[in-house]
Parts: sequence; C-alpha cells; structure tokens
Amino acid sequence: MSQPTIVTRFAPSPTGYLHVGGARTALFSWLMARHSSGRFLLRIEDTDLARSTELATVQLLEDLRWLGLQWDNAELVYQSKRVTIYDRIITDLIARGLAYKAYETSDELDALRKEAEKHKRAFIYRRTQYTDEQLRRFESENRPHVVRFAMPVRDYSFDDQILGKIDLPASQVQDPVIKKADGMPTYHFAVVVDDAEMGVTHVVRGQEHTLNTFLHIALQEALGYARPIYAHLPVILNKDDGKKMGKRDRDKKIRQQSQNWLKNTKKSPADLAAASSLAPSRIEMWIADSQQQLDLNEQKQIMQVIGLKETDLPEILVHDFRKNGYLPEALLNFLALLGWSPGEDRERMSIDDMIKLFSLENVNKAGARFDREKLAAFNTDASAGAPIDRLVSALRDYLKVNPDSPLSRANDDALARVLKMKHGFRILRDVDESSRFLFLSDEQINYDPQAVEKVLRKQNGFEVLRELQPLLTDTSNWTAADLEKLIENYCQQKQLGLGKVAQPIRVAVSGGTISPPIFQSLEFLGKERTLARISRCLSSAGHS
RNA sequence: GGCCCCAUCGUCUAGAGGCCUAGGACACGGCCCUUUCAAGGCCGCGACACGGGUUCGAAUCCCGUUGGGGUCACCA
Repeated sequence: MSQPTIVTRFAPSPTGYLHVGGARTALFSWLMARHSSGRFLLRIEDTDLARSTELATVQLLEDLRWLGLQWDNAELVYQSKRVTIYDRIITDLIARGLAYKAYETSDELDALRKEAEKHKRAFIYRRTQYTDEQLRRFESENRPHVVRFAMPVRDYSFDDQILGKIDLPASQVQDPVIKKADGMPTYHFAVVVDDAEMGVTHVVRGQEHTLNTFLHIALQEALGYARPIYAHLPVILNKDDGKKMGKRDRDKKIRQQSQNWLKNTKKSPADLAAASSLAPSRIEMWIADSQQQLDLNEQKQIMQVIGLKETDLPEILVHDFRKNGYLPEALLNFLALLGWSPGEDRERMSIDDMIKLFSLENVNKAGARFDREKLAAFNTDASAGAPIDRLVSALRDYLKVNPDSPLSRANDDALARVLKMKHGFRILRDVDESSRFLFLSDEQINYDPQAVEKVLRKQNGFEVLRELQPLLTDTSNWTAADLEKLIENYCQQKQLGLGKVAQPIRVAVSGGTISPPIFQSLEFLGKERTLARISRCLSSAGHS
C-alpha cells in the first residue's frame, strides 16, 4: 500500500509584493510537499475585484521565483475565472435549502454590529425571516443581495496538526456570506471548492485563519467534500511591539518621523505637503488618522523632505529584502526557524537540509517575533560561505532591482573582486554603498565634510597626502602587497601608525571613511586614478 | 468585550517526568586582532510568568491566576 500523495498549496491574493508572512506560509507548504515528494500548487485568490491587480500577480510570482519556491501546476488557477463553477454550486445549495439570499444593506448590518458592541457581545448574524410577499417584491425589483450559507448550529471541533484540538461552541455559529453582491464568491466559499477540486490534502496557513476553519468544515460537509488536514502556523510579530507584522508598519514609521519633523521644525502639515509637493488636505488627513496610508510615490516624496531613507524603513515585503541585498537562501533559512525547529540546536541549513528535516510535528504554537538582527547574521554567514559565482549572481540580481547603483556598469570580474574584498559583509547593500567610489569617475567623488575635517585637517592628513604623492608616483609595482610595503616603510620612517596614513588615503580616494581594505582598493583603482584623486583632493577639498 | 489560541534568556528556540547546576543561535558587555566598515578569536551577562495540585521526583502532567496574541467584513 502506497501512501497517498501529499498535496499542499499556497493561495495568496494578489494585492502587491509578497509579505514575509506569506513567504513563510508558502515555504512551509512547499517544504511539506518537497519533503514527501508531494505536490505544491499555486492558486491566485483574486475574488476581491477592487484590490486585486494583474501587476500584483506578476510581482507575487516574481517574489516566489526569487525565493525559489517553484510550484508544480503548469496552469495557474485564478479564482476570478471560475465564477460560473462557483455559481452552479451556490445555486444548488440554495435549491437544497442550505443557502439563502440575504437582503440587509451594509448600513443595516453596521447598525446591528454597533448594537452588539454596545452590549459587549460579539455580533452574531441571524437569518432574517422574510414574508413571501417581501421576497416576491425583492425579487421583482432585483434588489441587491448576498448569498449566505445556513451553517448548522452545533458545536464544532477539528484536530489541527500544530495546535491540536480546536473547538467552537454553537453559540458562535453564524451564517457566512458565500456570494457577494457583486456576484463574486467570498474567500471562504472559493477556498473550500478549489481545495477540494485541486485535491489538496494539507492546508497550511496562518493562525489568523484558525476560526475560519469551522466554516470551511461545515461547507465541506454540505458539499460532500473530504476534509483536508489543517495546520495553522503561528503568527509573525514585530520585534518591538509584539503585534502582527504588517505592511502598515512602513507607513507607521514614516508617520512617526513626520510628526518628529513637524515638532522639530515647528511647521504645519500643510508646510510638509508643500515641501513634498502633495495635496495639503491629503497630508493633514494622513497625519491625523493612523488608518490612512500613503501610496508608494507619496511615501517617497515625504521621505525626502523628512530625511528618511529607504533603508530606514522596516523590511516587510520579500521585495524589500531583495532590494536591500539579502540572499534568498538566508531569508528562507531564517523564516523557516520562525515557528519551526529541527531540534538538536540545528540552525544554519541549506534548502536541501530543510527539505530533509522538515516536519509539521515540530512547528511551534506561539507567535514569533521577527528579529532583523538575526536575519542579518544569517545573511552574513550564508554570504561568507557561498562560492563566488553565487555571490556574483546574487549581486547581479541586487543590481537588477537597484539599477541606479554605479556597480551596474561593472563586469562580473570586477564584481567578483569587490565581493572578495568585502568578504564578511552583512548585506549586499553594504557592498554596494561602500564600494561605489570604485566605479565612479574621479569628478563624481564627493568629499564628506566631516571626514575632511577630522581626517585631513585635524589629523594632518593633507600633509601626509602631499608627502605620499611622489612616493606613489615613483612606484612601479601597483599591487596591494607592494603598496602595503611602501606605506609601511613610510610609516616607519615617520613614526606614524598605519591608521594615520591609511585614513587620509581613504578619504582622498573614496570621499569618506568607509571602504574595502585600502590597499586592495588602490590596486583596483589603478595608479593613475589614485594619483588623480589625491591631487584633486589636495587642490579642491576645501584645502586652503 | 465575546470566542479561539498561546506562555523557557531582550529575541528565535532546544527540552516529550529524573540526562537541567536548563543547551544553542542572535543581540548585549568585556578583552584580543585591526588601516575604516565588517568579519574572526576568547570570556561573560542572561530565562522555565505566578499560585496551587499530581508524583519519590516537574520547565515538562492537571487546575486556577496573570500576561500576550488572533479573530469578530459583501478582505483574504
């Protein structure tokens, strides 16, 4: 007897780039399937017409591919294309008396909810009994309506692979909407039908769906579907506030910074709007109401004014991590450990290790906080251990999403050299930012005033550079090793520490105080450009 | 607030009644290395939420308290 094949799925709704929480869910489903040589399916849950976009689907697929979570269905399933199938089943449900049309307006429902809230009760929808005459009238005037499932009122229970036995008392049962007024099915209905049709055996999803499961079970029973095995993953929380990690967090950070800016500059929201050329009313509303969110473009404008960099924002989307230069294998390794552990103090794992070791049995129940420091450490390790071709291709990918970097102009050989110089780096963005000067023209080097002041003025850097000029001009061996010897000799003669000499050179050549190891940098730059930059620095960097 | 769920270092976790004086990783502190930023080496700080049981024995089992999270949409 062979075990039935395990079929898992990932079913995101296309509203933009993939959230790390979604990525973790996808990873666990994928690992589950790969571990048992099963199938991992992808389905696009685009039943919310207002929020779903084609662009978002493209972005989603891009993120999944970047992570390497390949799906096994050649044809993607789009729920929006299956409406006639859902309709047929819903019509049948109505005919069997298991579903019904409900005519309450949103306002009426809101009022009922407020009422329930006033009495500190949860709002439970109860079926409204219409008279035959009312029904006839509603039908004839084509009154807008939803379709609700008449969920049998009883106690429910199911066994979760992670959480164990979960109960729902009959008192909490209510009739869910399965078809919206716009004719689309709700998530709850589509998910049940599609999971059954696609032969999904294991539903792995976030814990925010735990209570939805009862509804799905009731629907499965009404439709005669088999019940899949459910596994609800712990929620991913923010490191600092312990709340569910969400896309809003970036907006939140920008709002906080904006409020600081307003306070410090004693300006008004209207001033901020003007400075970032946005509509004042819009900004006033956004500042005042934390429910409001700026779109990507508005965020950019505001950030420029208040002095917030892209990298100051918390990464939330897979795309954010990609843009900052994390390796997908490191992200995946870190994400896997958010709620799962293979035991035996095992942490750093390759994708293959994870596939081999993964089991739902050792997934935790409690929510996990997302610690970026630890992720960065994983990335550092993964990068340090990766072969150079892997790093070059990762850097190429980074440049693909950061096309403005001067490193984009470099060939693979140059990138490999930079990567080797920066061995031990944390993220690719650090490599990029600290080695840009190698790829800029001499005229594009900007001198950091603070560096000039400290290293060149106060510490006699200008003098050192002037003395070094002829020595460097005369040397014929322009290699890191030879340059090091040359400088060390100079240091010895002058009784100077290496730092007193290396730093001025660094500033002259890069404009700042951070760079890859200096002698390797000089070798990379070449004699001509090094000397050109030193003399440019001596003559132009505010040196009077 | 109702309902559901959860609870080991600051964080992620190991731990399935004696292997626990509670292990690892990240962070943090100190020292070393050092031309910057990193990386590296060594050392250190640091937790079983609380209260009751059960048991010869409890971080591990049961009950309660407290704390935390999720959820209460014609969003998924």
